[in-house]
Amino acid sequence: MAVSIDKERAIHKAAIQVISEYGFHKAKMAKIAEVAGVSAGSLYTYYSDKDHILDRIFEMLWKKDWAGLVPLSERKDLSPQEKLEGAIDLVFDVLTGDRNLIIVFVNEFNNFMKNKEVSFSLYYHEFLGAFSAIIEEGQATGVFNPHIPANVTCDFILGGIRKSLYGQVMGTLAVDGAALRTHIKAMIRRGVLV
Amino acid sequence: MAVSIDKERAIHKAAIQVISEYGFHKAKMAKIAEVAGVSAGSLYTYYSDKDHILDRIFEMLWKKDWAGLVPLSERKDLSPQEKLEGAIDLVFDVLTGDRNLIIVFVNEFNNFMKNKEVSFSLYYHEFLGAFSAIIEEGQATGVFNPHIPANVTCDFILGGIRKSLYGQVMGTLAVDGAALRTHIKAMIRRGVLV
Amino acid sequence: MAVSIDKERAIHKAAIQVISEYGFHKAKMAKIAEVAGVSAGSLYTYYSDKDHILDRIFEMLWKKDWAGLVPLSERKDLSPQEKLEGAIDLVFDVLTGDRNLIIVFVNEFNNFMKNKEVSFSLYYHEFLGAFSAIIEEGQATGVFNPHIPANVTCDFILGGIRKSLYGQVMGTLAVDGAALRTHIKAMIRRGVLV
Amino acid sequence: MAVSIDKERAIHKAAIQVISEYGFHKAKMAKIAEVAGVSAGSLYTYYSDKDHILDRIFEMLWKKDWAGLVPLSERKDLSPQEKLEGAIDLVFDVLTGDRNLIIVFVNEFNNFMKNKEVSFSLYYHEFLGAFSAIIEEGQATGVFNPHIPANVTCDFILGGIRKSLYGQVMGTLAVDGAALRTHIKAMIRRGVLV
DNA sequence: AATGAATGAGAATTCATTCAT
DNA sequence: TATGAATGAATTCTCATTCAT
Repeated sequence: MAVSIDKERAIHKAAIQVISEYGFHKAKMAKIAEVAGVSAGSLYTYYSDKDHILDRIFEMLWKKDWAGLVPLSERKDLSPQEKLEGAIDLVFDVLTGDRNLIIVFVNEFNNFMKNKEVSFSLYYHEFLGAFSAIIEEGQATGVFNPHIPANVTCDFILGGIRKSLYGQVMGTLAVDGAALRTHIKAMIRRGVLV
Repeated sequence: MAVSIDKERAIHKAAIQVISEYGFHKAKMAKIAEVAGVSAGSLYTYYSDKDHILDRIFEMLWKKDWAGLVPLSERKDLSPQEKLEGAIDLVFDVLTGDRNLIIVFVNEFNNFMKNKEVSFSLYYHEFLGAFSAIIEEGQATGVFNPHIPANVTCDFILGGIRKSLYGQVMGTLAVDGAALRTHIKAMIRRGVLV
Repeated sequence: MAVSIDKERAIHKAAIQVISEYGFHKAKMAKIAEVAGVSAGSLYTYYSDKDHILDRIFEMLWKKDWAGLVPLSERKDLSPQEKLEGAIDLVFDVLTGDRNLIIVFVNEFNNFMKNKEVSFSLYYHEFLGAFSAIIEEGQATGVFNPHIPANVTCDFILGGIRKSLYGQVMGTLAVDGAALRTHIKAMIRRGVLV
Repeated sequence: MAVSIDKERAIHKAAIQVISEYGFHKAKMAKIAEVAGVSAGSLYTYYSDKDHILDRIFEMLWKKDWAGLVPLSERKDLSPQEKLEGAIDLVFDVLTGDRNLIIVFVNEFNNFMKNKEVSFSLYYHEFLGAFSAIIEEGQATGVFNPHIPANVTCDFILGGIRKSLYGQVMGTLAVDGAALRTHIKAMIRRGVLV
């Protein structure tokens, strides 16, 4: 019998759940296996080691972001402003609906990237590049503030979204996902001033 | 000889350095001791356990934020807009100049808060309350956008600052701290649109 | 493969040997593992911690004593004197033949019971109760000295047996087990006087 | 200033208390120092190491027993029976009134003797020899049972006393010290039979 | 002599990973 | 492929002892 896609998915899902609850370093392989309904040994049929599991989680995430954003950024039929809104929608779409994934992403991503070879580098950097390109296009066409470096804008927007989403799933922000998305778009467009 | 403040500071500083480099869970007590120039056993004269070291790091951080922001938020002689700028300056002031502290804060804070009793809860929540109060005051007086919930605004701003600072110290944003601060203030005020 | 009874027994036996030689606190887990022929980590497949190993040693001991004495004490076909002799035989039977077990029991039991939750409380107390009941029955039927409280008699007899057995296995008493048993029964029956 | 006898006594007393409560291996030097009202470092002015403290505790105990029993055993004006009663009184006198000392003695003595050089060997063995001599004298003069080896009798009696005293101080025997002494003497003389 | 902060060797325990079945 | 018992390297924390003051 070949390796089972179902089993791999079960492990993937279980890992997101367990890591979101305990954090990566306190998430035990045995617990992930238990939640996935497989034996501890079976994890190693599908993943080479613990890092590999988290690597795949982020790879899927960035692959989706990348697959959505790169073509979007290159479209000729949309204004920079429409592209930016689309980019924001994309980030929300990829994360919304999986509370555990948000938690894993917010809590583990930076640390995981820091001293490691990761498989999703390309997706990640191309996503960031496409996001910057949208800002730069807007600056070039005179609709976005030209005085703020594009990658500062990117980081600020993405950091703001990340923390807001985290606040929402942790229950410290009493808004639903749709409302949050609207508020954040407004914020990004116009800032706090009326 | 009484316990030495110098030694406690040395451990505190060494811990920030080692944790920023390896992440909390891979930061070995022995390494922290080595960098601090004390024996491994001595760590336990100053801190009850490994968690305690990180707890104190965050406690000092939030204490400073709290000590700066709470009185600021209550001043009668400043406009909400001035207070908000002051709050942003404060966050920058507390973090700027300690690259390692920024890294520790960004990478470890959420995870550390998640399933643990922490000593700095009060400072943390009062800081957030004061930040929200500033936004609410601005909304009440008609200068800030009243349609975005104050705590969404807070989270978005703080998340944006956090990630931008991280980008700066990690070298992915080619701006200095002062410029970053200016850019971010502009962004918060007016958003991306010209 | 399921957990192995053989391996558990090997650890149990090794622990008795190592603890008898070094005392509980100087008996290293690594040494127990080595003697048992398993890895240090394997100890924790069978026992939750070091205390647990000793707890099980005593549990088995008292379970045997209890299983032998409680029914004996309730028999209608035996005189109190016969029951007492049976009780003494039982204690000897359970301990005789395992020199190391005697040493562990004599040297570690009191200390272990002192400030800890133990799993064998029931067996232990029911054993003592049955022993006392035999004495009381003898006092009620006029064959045992009624002026000495039953539990004083119990403690004295059990303490005497314990120390004598210890002396024997340590080589300070030049008698074999069978002779020791006979002598002690005589002593208990009639005291030192002729 | 010379070393202080008072301080040594304070440490001695504190050690008995702390060891009786926690057991020797869990009794911390720092705790003994605290109870004694001296610094941890000062313990080493009076004792070479932790073992030394316990060694001295037992040394004093056996010195008293020895000082009382050896001359008693050699007296010509007393019958063996009187000497035996005197020996029992002696053991009680030395231990009675110091609950903690009883606990330390019962719980730590065997283990401590086992693999160590001790300073009180002479006192200990001469005490046992004198005790045996009394029994042998009684056997020779026809008042004590000649069929039981003298050192078996010794061990049995001393073990019985030890455990009974322990039971009394631990509260499992509801008798006072004086009553216990009387009961045990009766038991030793005549056994359990009426 | 007294202090108590500093030391560092030592040990229990954990858990990712392996491998015999 | 699947299993899960076995492994053993790794690491935190303890505490008797030392020694500068």
